[in-house]
Amino acid sequence: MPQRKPTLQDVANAAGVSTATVSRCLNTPDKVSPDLQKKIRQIIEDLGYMPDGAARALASRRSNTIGAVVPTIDNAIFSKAIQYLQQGVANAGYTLLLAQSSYSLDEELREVQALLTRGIDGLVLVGEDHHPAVYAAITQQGIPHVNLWTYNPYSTFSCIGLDNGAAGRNVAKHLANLGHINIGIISGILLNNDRARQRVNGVKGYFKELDVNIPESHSEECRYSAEQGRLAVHKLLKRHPEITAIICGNDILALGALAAARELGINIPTQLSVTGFDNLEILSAISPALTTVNSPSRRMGTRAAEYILEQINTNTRTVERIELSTDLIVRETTAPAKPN
Amino acid sequence: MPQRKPTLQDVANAAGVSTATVSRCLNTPDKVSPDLQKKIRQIIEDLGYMPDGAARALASRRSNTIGAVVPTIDNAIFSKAIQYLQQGVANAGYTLLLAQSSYSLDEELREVQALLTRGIDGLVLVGEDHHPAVYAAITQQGIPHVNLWTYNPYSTFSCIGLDNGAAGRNVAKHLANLGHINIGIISGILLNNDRARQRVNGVKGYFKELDVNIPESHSEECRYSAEQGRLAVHKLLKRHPEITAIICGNDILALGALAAARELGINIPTQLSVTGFDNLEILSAISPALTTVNSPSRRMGTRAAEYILEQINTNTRTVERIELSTDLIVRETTAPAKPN
DNA sequence: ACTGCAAATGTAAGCGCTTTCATACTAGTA
DNA sequence: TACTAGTATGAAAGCGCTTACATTTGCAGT
Repeated sequence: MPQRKPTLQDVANAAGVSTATVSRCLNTPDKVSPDLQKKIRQIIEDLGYMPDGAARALASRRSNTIGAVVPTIDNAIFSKAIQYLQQGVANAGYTLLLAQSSYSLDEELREVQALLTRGIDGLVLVGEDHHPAVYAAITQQGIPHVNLWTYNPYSTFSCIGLDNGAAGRNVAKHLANLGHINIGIISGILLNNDRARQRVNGVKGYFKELDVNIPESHSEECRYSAEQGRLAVHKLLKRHPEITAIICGNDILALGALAAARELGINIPTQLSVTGFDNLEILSAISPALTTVNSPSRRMGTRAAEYILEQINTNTRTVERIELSTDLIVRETTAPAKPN
Repeated sequence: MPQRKPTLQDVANAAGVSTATVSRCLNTPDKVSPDLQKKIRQIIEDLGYMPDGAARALASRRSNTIGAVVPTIDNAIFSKAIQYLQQGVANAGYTLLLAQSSYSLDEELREVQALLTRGIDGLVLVGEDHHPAVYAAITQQGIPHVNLWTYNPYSTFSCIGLDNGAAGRNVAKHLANLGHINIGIISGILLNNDRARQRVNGVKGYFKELDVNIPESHSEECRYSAEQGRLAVHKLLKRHPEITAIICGNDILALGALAAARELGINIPTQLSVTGFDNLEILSAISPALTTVNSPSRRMGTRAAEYILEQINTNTRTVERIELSTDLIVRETTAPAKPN
């Protein structure tokens, strides 16, 4: 047998109708008489016909795909958002094209270009630090786009996220109220990561208002891994044994911090308070339970899907800035500062 | 200005050449004279021309995309594999289309069909339990395909994975050597999950050889979440307080088990041994450190990318069955059975 | 000077679908 | 009966690109 994949034409021939009718049967069924429709569907079934997405996209100028570029998928916080984003767009018949930037703007640019070439109908990015060419390309192509994980009321582009600065301030406030003055900060790499920067700035800003200065040497910047967090805490405490509280850029780093404390024989939270960020579900079962800030990953993914789909369907390009709330979740790793 | 996106034709006109030449310049540069090439590239740059992927796919019958369907992306074990798969194919100029099946075969079928419609050049699935229509469609389309996380020397389809049964046996052996006889099993949902089933069968098979029977009531099946694992352990121990070791289907469930033990005041590992599966990186820092089996996620993703790309490039359809090794990682949650 | 061949470029036929416009019917209305 | 307004279908023109094939050109070999 020829084994050539059946095309619309084959279906049309078999049904004794034109390709236009078959196409309508697939796309606008109410414009085809019910019995003809049934007949055509049967033939499609028999032939095992599957529409060719490329041809469809070319002719209709819509690809029914939306693209997303995240720093890494290997972080529950992003994968959770992606999960819901994928579900949201899949429900509307869209497919998700996924790419990773590995926290590099150049890499992100490359991926965005690849996605645009693929004709995505919408684009989801993380953060607002992007290569200028990324913004230029998005604008030129005129496709819907949204930045996640960031909320900036003055942004030129749509965003859905949390106020990272305010979240940082909240953590700072909590620790300040517990009497902590000697604060250590373990952050992720701050370059090109507006979220992390804003959180740190929030923390420092709050303490500055209290006239508490957090010197540079009280901060460590490292990749997001438990191991890196562990090492950073060792360095930090060696340099500044007077530190009574360590604010970590995310839960993974905090996990490393807890491990370091264990190794050093430091009791948490009586001798040292530790905070995380993200409220990773997987860590809900560890002991001591981590004080952290929840990251609305799920809502972000869902809202992003809604926003993009709405922009596509209404064919509008309105800028929306959606702030999602976060909560400080106080658990067992923070306590009043030990009297010095 | 017209604001119409520039096409190949526009570039050709501006350069005073035919579209064929521009196309060659992009796809087979060595067939175009160097100076003409430079000129064309300049014009492409100036015009901001981006090739249209759909048109390209339609004309060339290659989409340069490969699809993957995983049960869920929200599990580090899968997201890690996806991460490396994505990187592998991206390096070769391919884009990853990602979908989730939520552990449902019907859902998986739907996603596979959507991907095939999009004209993927290769497909990556997880496990070997798939809807018959999935296998039928793959075979009919004749695209490269591989099942991950499973190794079956007699499989009709390519697979890259571990021998789940053997891994299960290894865990069983470890516990048996420690003198455990009263074994509890907390597994994920076994329906449509060959990996989980094989692991459980491996465990049971090994004990059966020792004439140790693990009754049905010693097993609990639940969704993969720490909370579900915690509840399952409570149920299990209430029913069978004589259990001295609990084998968990993955690390997340094991985490829940540890939490349950803590709540019940049961010491790990002196009173109860617990094992996980996957060796999640994020859990490397918890205490007590979990005894588990490592899952070669990273290698799986990388190898899958290599295999698919190779099949595409050589245009062959050979079946390969690649077994990746796993290791039992004995840490702090297993110890000799307490004397009864 | 002439032939032959390889390299560089052009010509044009699609790839499989959507969609506009035209056409053929079917009723309903006066 | 003639006319109108839908409604269901068909004809055919692309969508933007790739690629087989044709053509042109330059140059080595004789």
